Amino acid sequence: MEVQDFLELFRKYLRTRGLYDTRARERVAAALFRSPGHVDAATLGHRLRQEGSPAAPATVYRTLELLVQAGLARKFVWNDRTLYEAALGRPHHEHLLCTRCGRIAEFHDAPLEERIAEVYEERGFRPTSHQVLLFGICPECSGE
Amino acid sequence: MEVQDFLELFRKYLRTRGLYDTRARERVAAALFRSPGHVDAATLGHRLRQEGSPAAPATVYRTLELLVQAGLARKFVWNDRTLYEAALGRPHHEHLLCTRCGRIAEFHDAPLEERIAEVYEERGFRPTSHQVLLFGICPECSGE
DNA sequence: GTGCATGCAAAAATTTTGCACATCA
DNA sequence: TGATGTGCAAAATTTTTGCATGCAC
Repeated sequence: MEVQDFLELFRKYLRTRGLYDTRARERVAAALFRSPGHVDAATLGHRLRQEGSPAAPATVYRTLELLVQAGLARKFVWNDRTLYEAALGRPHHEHLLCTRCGRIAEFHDAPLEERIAEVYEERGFRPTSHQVLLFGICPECSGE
Repeated sequence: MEVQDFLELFRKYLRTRGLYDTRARERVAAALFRSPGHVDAATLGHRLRQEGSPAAPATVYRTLELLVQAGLARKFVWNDRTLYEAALGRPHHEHLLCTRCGRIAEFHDAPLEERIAEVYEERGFRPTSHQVLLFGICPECSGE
């Protein structure tokens, strides 16, 4: 999926809600989608500044929140860090976090997802989203 | 498991590390263990104040961190809230969170845990801890 | 033109840190 | 007694909010 397609979806979301399609919002959205992996709000703001298209922290936060609500971004918190990642064009995945080096690895596991779906059903919860965080020591760190 | 047993373990942890067994630490530890479910640092501080055994915020944070390191407490973050819970005498469990009413339900699912263990193995990570957060609408909220 | 969004700065909320004094072993 | 912990207050973070101005529709 291209940045343009992503932006188009964001525009559509804004339109259907009567919200404005502004430059600041497009910049923040584009910056997020161009970011591989995860970013926090401060880093995103920093990148925008470097690109010569700064956005106020408040705007970054407000836009990221919009993107999450639109289903175009995911938000997750680890170790006091609030991270965002683009949610489209990237398959759903969970995270493996190395507590020694801080590396974050992604993985997808079908049986795990299936079991999660079953848990939802058994408990009578209607699923909206979920997140699995596996903390451990990565091969590199435990091998040395 | 009784509060006293829990405290004894904490004392042992402190002793083996050459740390002091102080009143403030005992109070915070006892308050955490007496708390059903989850508490945040501010709430814990509030309870201590009500009991007439106040502890400074800094002390609450420092002690909770010790308890986590000792394996006597678990820490998890949800929706910008940092929560702590006693980790002993309570079986390991995951969380189901209702995004409508804010209720937090606990569950344990053996097949899910097994699959998680397999994921660790497949990726070569040495497990330390994990957390599964399932967001959704609880039966009460979706039924009405 | 009207209304929503932005940017700024101030505020809020949360957690950490420095340091003098108190406490523990 | 000497090392470690506590409390306080200040600081550092991180995120939110109020409000005047600026854009989008």
